[in-house]
Amino acid sequence: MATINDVARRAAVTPATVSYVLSGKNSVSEKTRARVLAIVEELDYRPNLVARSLVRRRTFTLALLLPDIANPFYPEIVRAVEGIARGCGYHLLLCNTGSDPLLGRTYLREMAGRRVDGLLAFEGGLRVSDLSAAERRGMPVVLCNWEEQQEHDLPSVDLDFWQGGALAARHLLALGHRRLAVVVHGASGGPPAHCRRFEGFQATLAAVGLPWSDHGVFYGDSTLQSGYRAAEALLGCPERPTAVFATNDLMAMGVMEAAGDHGLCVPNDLAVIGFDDIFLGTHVRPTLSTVAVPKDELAARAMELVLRLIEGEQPEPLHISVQPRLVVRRSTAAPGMVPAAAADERRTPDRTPVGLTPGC
Amino acid sequence: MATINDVARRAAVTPATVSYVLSGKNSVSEKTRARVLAIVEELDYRPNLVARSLVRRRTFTLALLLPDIANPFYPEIVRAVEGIARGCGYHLLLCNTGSDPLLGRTYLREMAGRRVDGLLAFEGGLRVSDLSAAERRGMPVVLCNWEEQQEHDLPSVDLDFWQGGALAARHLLALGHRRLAVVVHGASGGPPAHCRRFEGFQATLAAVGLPWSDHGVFYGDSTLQSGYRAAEALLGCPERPTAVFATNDLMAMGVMEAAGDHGLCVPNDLAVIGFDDIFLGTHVRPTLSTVAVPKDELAARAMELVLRLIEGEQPEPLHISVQPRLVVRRSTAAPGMVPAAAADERRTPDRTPVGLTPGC
DNA sequence: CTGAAAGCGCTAACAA
DNA sequence: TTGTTAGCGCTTTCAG
Repeated sequence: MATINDVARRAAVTPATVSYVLSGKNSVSEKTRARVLAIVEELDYRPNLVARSLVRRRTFTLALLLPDIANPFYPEIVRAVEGIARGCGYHLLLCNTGSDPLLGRTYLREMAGRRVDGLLAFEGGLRVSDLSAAERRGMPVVLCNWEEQQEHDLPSVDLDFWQGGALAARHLLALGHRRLAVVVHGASGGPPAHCRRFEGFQATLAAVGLPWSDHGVFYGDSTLQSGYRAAEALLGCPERPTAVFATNDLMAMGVMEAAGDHGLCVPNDLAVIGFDDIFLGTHVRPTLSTVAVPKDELAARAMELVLRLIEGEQPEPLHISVQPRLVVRRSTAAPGMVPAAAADERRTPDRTPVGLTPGC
Repeated sequence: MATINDVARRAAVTPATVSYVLSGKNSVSEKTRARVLAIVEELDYRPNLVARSLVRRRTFTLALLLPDIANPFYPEIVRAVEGIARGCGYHLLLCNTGSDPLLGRTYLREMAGRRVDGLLAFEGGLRVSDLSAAERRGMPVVLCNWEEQQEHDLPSVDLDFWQGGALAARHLLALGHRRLAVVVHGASGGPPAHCRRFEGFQATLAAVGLPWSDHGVFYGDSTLQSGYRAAEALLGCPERPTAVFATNDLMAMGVMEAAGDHGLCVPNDLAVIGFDDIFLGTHVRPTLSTVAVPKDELAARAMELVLRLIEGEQPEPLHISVQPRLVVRRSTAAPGMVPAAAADERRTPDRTPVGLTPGC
C-alpha cells in the first residue's frame, strides 16, 4: 500500500505538506492542494492509522468488555454503542470475558498494550481492582450497568435498579396482588446479585403494609432454566402466590414455562413480570411484562462520559443514573381475572392457539 | 506509561536487549534476563502494540463485518469467532453495516486504514467489488455464510443452503405432508434472497413427483412480522397447506403466531419449520423445528481460513462448504395428528398451559 | 506556504 | 551475548 512518502514524491512535495492537506491543519496553496489530492486519489492512498496513532498517542479505539455477547441483554446495547462510537470516529474492540475474572484481567492487560483510548466495562468477569489499575495506566474506564455495590470511585452509568424493583412492585400491587414471590439471582443465604431490584421491590411492599416474609424468595442464576426450577419450588408452596417478580426476563420466561407445565395460566393464575426488556420478551406468549432498561440511553450516556474523559475534561457528575421504565404486556393481570375471549375459546377446546392464549 | 527505553535504562542495557528478552528471539544471558524481567515487573511495563504493529506490519486485529449484531443469528457466531481469535492472539473490531452498502464501504476503508490483518465478512451491506478492492489492498477477506451467488473468487465459508432446503423438504415429506407452502425472503417476482434454500426444497419435492406450483410461495423480508403477514395470506388460500417451510426462524415464528391467532394449532393443523436455529427457537411454544446452521463450525472454519491466508499460505480448498443439520422439535408433526395429551387437556378447558400446548 | 528534521516506541539486521 | 543503527509511516515544531 502507498505511503505518505509515495504520495509526496509523486506530488513533488514533502510528506509534511501531504499531511497538511489531509489534516487541513496548516494552510496550503490551492494549487499544491489540488495536486496532492489528485495523487492521493490516483494511488488510493489511505493514511496508516497505526503510524498516526503512534505519534498522536490516540488510537480512536475503545474496548467494550462484557460477560457474553450471546446473552440476549447485550446485542442491542452493543449495537447502540457501536453506532455512536463510529459516529465519533471510534472503533470498538469486543471483549467477551465469559464472566471469568482471570480472563477479564488478561483482556485488560491486552487492551492496555493496544493503547485503547477508553474502556466501557459491563458487569461480570471484571474486578474493580483490575479496572482501577487500568485507569491508573491512563485508560479512562466507565462502568456500565453495575449493580453490585463494590466500593469504587470509577465513573459509571448505572440503572436505578432499586427504582426498577419498586416499579414492578407498584404495578403488581395496583393490579390487586397481595401474595407475591420473587425469583432473584443469587445463592440462598448469600446476598442476591440482583440485590437492589429485590430491595426496591421489598421496600415498596413494606410501604403499603405488606412486610416481607422469607417464604416468597427463590433463587436462580439468571438463566431461563434456573427460573423454571425456582418456579417449581414456588408453585409447591401451600399459599401459592398470585404474582411473581423475576429479577430478569430469562428467569421470568422460565417461570412462565413452569407455570404452563403445571397447568397454570399466565397471567390469570399467576402474573409474571421480568426485568431487562430483552427482545425475546415480545415473542413469547403471553408477551412478557417487564421493567425495561433503556438501552439506547445507557449507551449514549456511557459513550458521552468516556469521550469526555478521553478529552481530559472533568465531567460532572461522574456517576450517572438512568431510570427504568415499566412495560406492561400480557403476562400481568389482576388476580383470577378471566378475559372476555374465554367464552369463545370454550366452544373450541380442541384448538388452542399457539400464539396468544386467550382461553385462560 | 513506561516505554522500552525506560526499562532499558533502569536495567542498564539497550532497548534491543529488552526486546530480546521479551520476545525470546535472541538468546540472552540468564543474568541480564532476570534483571530486565524484574524491571519490567517493577515498572509494570506493557509493550506498546501500536509501535510493534508499525514495524512488524501486523496488527493482530481482525475486522468482523455483519449487518446487525442485534439480529439474533449473530451473537452466537460472534462469540465463537471472538473466542477463537483471542486464543490465536487476535482481537476483533466489530462493524455493524446496518445492511447499508455505503456504510459497508466506509467501514472497509476504515479497516484498511487501521491495517487489520484480515476481514470476516457476513452477507449484508457489503459489495463484492468493495471487498475485492480490500483484498487487493492486502487484507485477506473471507466471505461467511453468503447465499447470493454473486460472481466472486473470494475465499469463503458457506453453508450448503440448498441441502438445508432439501433437509426441510424431506422432513416434511417423511411426516406425510403433501400440501406445502414456503415463506421465503424476497420480493414477489424478483429472485428470492434465500434462493438456494428455496431451490433445495423445491427440487426435493419435485423428485418425489410433487411439482411446484406458484400458489405455495409467499414472500417476507426475514422479520417475524413479515412471516406473520405471509402466513395470513397463506392461510386464506382455498387449499390450505398442511405444512410451511419458512426460510428463516424469525419468519417461522411469525407464521406460528399467525396460525395461533387464526385459531389453528401448530403442529397439527399446520406444521412449521424454520432455518438458522436461533436461540429463541427453543423458547417459543411449541418449540421450533428448524434447519440448524452449525455456528461454531462456521466460525472455526472461517477463522482457520483467514489465519492461513494471513500467514501467506495457499489454503486448499478456498471455498468451504458447511453442512446444515435438521433439528426436530415440536412445531412439526404428521398432518392432523392429535397427541395423546389431548384427552387430559379437554377435561380442563379453562386452563391452557402457557408453555407446551399439548391440547391441540 | 513549504521544507527539513526530529521523534512516537518498537524491531531487526549487523557488528562487536 | 549485547550494542549500534536504521527504520516502520506519520505528525509537528521550527526555519526559511
